[in-house]
Amino acid sequence: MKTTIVTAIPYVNSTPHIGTVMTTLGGDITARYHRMRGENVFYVAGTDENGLKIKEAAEAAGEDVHAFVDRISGRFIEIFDRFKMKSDKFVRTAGPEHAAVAQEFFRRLQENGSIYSGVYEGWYDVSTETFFKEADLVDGKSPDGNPVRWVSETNYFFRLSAFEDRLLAAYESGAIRIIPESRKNEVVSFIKQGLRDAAVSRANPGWGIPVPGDEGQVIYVWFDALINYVTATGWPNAGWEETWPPLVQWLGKDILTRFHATLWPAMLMGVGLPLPKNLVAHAWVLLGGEKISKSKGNVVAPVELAEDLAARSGCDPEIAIDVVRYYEAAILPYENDTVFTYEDFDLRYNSDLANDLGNALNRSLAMAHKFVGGIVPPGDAEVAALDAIAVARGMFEGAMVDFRLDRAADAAIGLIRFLNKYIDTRAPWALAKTSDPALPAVIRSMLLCLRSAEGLFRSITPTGSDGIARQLNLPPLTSWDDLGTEGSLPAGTALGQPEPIFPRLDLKGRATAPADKSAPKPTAVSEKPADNEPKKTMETPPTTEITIDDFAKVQLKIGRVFEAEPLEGSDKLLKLQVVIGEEKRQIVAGIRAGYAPEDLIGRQVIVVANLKPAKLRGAESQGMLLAAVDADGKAILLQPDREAPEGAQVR
RNA sequence: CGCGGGGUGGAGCAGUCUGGUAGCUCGUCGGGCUCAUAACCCGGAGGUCAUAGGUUCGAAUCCUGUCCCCGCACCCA
Repeated sequence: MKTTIVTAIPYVNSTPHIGTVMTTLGGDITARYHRMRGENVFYVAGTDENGLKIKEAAEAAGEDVHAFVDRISGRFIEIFDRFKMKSDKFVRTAGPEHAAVAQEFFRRLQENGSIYSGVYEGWYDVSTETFFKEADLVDGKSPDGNPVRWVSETNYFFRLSAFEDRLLAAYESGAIRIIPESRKNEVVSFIKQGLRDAAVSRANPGWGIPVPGDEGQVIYVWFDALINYVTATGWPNAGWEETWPPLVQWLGKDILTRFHATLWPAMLMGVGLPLPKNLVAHAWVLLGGEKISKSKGNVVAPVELAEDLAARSGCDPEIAIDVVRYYEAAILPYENDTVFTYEDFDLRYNSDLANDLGNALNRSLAMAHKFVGGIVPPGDAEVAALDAIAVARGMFEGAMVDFRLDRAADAAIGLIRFLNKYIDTRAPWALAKTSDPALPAVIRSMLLCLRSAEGLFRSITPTGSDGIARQLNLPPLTSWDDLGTEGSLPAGTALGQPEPIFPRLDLKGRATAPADKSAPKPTAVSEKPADNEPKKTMETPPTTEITIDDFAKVQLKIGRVFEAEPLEGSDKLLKLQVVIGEEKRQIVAGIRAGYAPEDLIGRQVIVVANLKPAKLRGAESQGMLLAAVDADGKAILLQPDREAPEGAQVR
């Protein structure tokens, strides 16, 4: 039986950033650690490539969909490679292997009644693309007064509602453990609210995995994406039991509750597959600080972050990658989101890796050369050092049981902190002066701490650990059993020359002023859209020219706000009463973030007067206000340069 | 009252489940060391643990109310 570790697969309609890397890194570090423990590890990654959005993105890029998907997927693979996150199996969901597995999975669920074909019926308002129930209709028309027509569409549904009790039992019994624990409550209360059957197919847009026996439909992208984890095992072919269920699935918190903690285990129950043992849902890294939005386009590219560090510090590029790995592990957020700043990254590099770890290695080797001839002394290390190593090792192991990379990193650096204190306490230079017989044991203790740190850091910073081993002139410490043992540090070894692995950054020239008020608000770095449902409108509509006649259709008028109040039940909407000449209108506008109701009263505004009325949050809106949007998404109302005649046309 | 998370020295966090001298990293001030990457070590200053009550011999921790932040949902005409 293998130890299987899987990570959520990124959607290829996105750009790789430090958050994308973080999820996969969680899997990689876990995998490396379990390998050191001697387990037969099966580590899985992949890319999510189906869905209408991908097709649209490819078309927008003027590319063939297959070529587009290959290209973007390749970008992720490249970055995963650069970050030394080598999976044993990489699943691409647009590939034939996955399609076959997803279809078989789907078919089995159909066969046992977990997936049923349902007809989705309702009154459809074509102009607003909305469905209404019979009871919603007013005089045979939509609530907005639009004509409706009866439509019925066949879809496939997954009987998610039937799994409520079994899902709850899985969480309450601990069959599935959620990390962090606090999210378990979220999941449980979500399930207790009642689960609805999920539509798991869509009309075939010409891209995606066809529903078996019904080419007119494709499997909903989320449904097929989850199955990738099983695809990796070779299921349903013999031998899949070797690698299923996984010890842990790493993912971001946005896709825990609705997908990985409900739909996914229910799907597994549906086909009779064992459940994953642990789900780790990490929180987000937000972007803050003044430099980011301007020069970096609000995305911290992981490879560039490393390259930049290598250029500024002079460290080896491979080491720079390790630094990003260490940094991400050390700050990996579980309960709460955290904020990334370049300043914090630099500070942590300097204090943890350059000043503490790098310098400890450097000074220890220098002393070994100076005081004991550069040869590893025989005998045993001192008890204090052995104790510290045992404590660090125990803490690391405990952290990894809970998949807490931050605490694991802390345990590793903790040993180095001990070492620096130990050196000062024992002061080998003083011992050397008096030819104190304790000197060899002290030097040995220092070297054994470093040897152990090499092992502790190895799953996080493999290249950095290789560097330590090289300077100790020893083969890499790859077995957890050897970690901290006297045997891991053979007496008589001729030590290498010290050479800084993590050269210190000079931060004096850098601006460290805190971000001022104009600094951009932290922006969420999301893995992929929580819901890959195709949107009805395109994100960035192509610029098309319109004629003056088209423009003339829009009737803009000067109005004046005479009443404004927050709209109940919404945090963004304001309900305004506006006079436009003789006419009085109620307009609901999403400008609450930028304006207090009292600021608006008496103000002249520009109103789209002939917009079809709509109902927002229960209140009718008879028009809209013209406004620009600032960087925070707050509205900036347009206003006449000077008082304009009431009700005047705007042209 | 839509769901959930959070508010702990200047910054970032741990501690809260299992009440008992408030801890860590960074920054800052002072000292030490001289092996080392202007690094390392020690010490100081700095906290009414958001707030108001309650339970208790004792509350950051348990209970209740309030304020404020942040996600999700809704929505942004």
